[in-house]
Amino acid sequence: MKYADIIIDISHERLDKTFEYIVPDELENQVAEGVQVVIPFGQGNRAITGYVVGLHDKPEFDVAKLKPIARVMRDSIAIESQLISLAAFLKRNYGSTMNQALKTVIPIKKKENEKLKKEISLNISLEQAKIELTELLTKKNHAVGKERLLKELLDVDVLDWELATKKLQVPSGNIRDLEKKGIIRVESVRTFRNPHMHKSESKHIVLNDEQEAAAERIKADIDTGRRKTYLIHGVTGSGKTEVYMDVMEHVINMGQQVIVLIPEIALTYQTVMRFYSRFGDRVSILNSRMSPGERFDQFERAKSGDISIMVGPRSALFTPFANLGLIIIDEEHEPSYKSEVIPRYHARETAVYRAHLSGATVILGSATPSLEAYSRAQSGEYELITLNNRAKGQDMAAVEIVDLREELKRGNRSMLSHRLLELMADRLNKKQQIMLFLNRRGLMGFVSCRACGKVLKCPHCDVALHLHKDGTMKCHYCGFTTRATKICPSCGSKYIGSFKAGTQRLEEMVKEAFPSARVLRMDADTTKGKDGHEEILSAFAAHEADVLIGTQMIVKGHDFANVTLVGIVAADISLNESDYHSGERTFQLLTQAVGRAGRGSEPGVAIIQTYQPENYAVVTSAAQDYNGFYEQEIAYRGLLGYPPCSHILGIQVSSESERDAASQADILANLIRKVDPQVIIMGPQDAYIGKLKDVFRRVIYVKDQDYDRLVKIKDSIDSFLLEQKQYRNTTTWFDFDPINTL
DNA sequence: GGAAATCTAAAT
DNA sequence: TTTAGATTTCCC
Repeated sequence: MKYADIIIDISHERLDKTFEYIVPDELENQVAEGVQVVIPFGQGNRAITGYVVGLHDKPEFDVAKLKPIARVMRDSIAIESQLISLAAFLKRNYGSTMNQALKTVIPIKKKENEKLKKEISLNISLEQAKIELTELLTKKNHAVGKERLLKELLDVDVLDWELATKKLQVPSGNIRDLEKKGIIRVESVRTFRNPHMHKSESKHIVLNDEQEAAAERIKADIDTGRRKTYLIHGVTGSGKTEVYMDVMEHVINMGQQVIVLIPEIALTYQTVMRFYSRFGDRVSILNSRMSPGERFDQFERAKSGDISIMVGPRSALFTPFANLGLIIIDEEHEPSYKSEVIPRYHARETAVYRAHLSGATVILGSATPSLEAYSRAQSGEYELITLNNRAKGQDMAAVEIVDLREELKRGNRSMLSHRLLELMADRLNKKQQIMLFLNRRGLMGFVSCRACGKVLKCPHCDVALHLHKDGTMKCHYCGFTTRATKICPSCGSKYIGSFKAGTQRLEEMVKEAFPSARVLRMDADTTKGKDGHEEILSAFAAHEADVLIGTQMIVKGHDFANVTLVGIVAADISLNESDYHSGERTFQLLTQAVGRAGRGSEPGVAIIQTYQPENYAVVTSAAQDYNGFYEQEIAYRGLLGYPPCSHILGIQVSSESERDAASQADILANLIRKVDPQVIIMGPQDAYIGKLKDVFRRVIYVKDQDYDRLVKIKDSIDSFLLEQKQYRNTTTWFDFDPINTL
């Protein structure tokens, strides 16, 4: 007799432990670690799903109370025990229930109706079909549905069932009828919905010396069985991707698989094509637009050995490859690698752990490494590889800093400095292209009263409402919508209005200054459609516009050879954000933006406009001096005890009752003081957004150099909450080394 | 999370 | 004393 430890599929702290069940003899060969099963649970023996996380021969619980497993879920994929260890890692290090951790790691089977795509095709020759059709038309009361279907099938070989029934309005009875007569064929196809690509003539890419040395170094380590974590610090345009690909090929030839993580915004057609054209249909792509079912399909392909490379965002990290050899994290510094849902794991640390489990190599790449990664490289935990030169030998753009204070003194209050205008005129003359950045993320657009200063807020959330074109005001967090008012609700003044989004205002100014210039604007407003980004970017690439205005989203990925001028309109904005990442973010943004200029044959110029020209992030990014920036930033982090020098545990207590959230937060803060008097506690204080969807939120930050110490605090809070009887209406969750202000 | 068990108090 | 309602317990 075998016994199984099972995690119940209910995310609740009180059930966050394994339950032991008997494995019935007839299921013994089906039940394995990682398999999804149905078990009778509770007094009522209601059927609940669960995950097998362990198997043993001797029962550990009172045998009399053990119940047998009811059945094994159809089509459940047994995830490797490795992924269960990974889930345990997530639970321990980032705070969640085991069930939540398992769910982030295991692809969830799509719901009951397994969506097999049904396809209709002719079962007879075209000629015969034409005869059938004419025969059908001779009948007086023939089914028009059949007619439409046959006509359509004369034109296309295969027709989707959905298309036939929805668009052509063919009754399903008609289809069945024709099928019975043997005229058409209906087949259910398992679609993996992978854009099928043909491996184009793979040009053998020749690596330059620097790239070659980097790739060889990693490959040599792999060949001698040394599996490490590498940080490739390569300037923008140094061709990190070629190095990745070279190592990828090496690993694949060894019969191992590769996971490539790419930040969501960079997951564009161009990026994907680079992998397809090199590795053909061994590559699969994951993206966040995919339904859980589609994601499941991709994972199943990976498990079956159908593919060897998975390219995707954060979640692709959990691709169930049996023989994983390499994990690549491109643009390692990107904040999107940190999960915003529980467990709030960081893909970088999790990747290193997964690689450790499967004996794989990790390559992190960035032009502007995160402080976390670079400090680990400094300490020798990661191995640092530096690419100093641009792959095609272009020079870095010349950078000029414009002091906006001086500009103001000279009476120029516009967003564009004299110097920038001058250069723009020159480039427009030469028919070269210009990019203008404004790194403001939708802070504008709120409605405020110019008389009393009141800002209109959402009644359910502690955030400002945004004015929309249709004359309504909307809350971006909960979706609350109301009509825009003409008079201020607090003082009655009619001088109430909205500020235009920065990009919009900038667009107007450029058009005013250069009426004949063709301007494209890219922001949340203009990219509504699902391919909005692509359309705008490819239009710009095709030189259908002279100026591209946008937020950070235009900084990534694309190479525009004809861009010779980049203007960073307001470098300060991200500097003034009130969190410890602002310096790092500013440096990254400016560096990436500067890197956009002069990608082609013409040298580029970048203009940085700022009110703080002496700020170290501005100065070092203008000089493209990462080390200079790193030294100052790490000193600052060390001084103030911020990551990576120290670690932070963010604790959020939320409740519909403002008072309960507050008192519970106070109780927890006192508890922390009691269990570990050494750590530094900040707060409790209101969360950055103090109220969201009618739920009040308080936060506590705990700082310490020792990560494990914070984990212990999390654990003691967890066990305290389990015992505690009051304040059951509050929810508590954790965020380790939070990236965004809670 | 949810059914069953236990407790609480107010209605008969 | 009964009983609806609230609270707590326990689930392998």
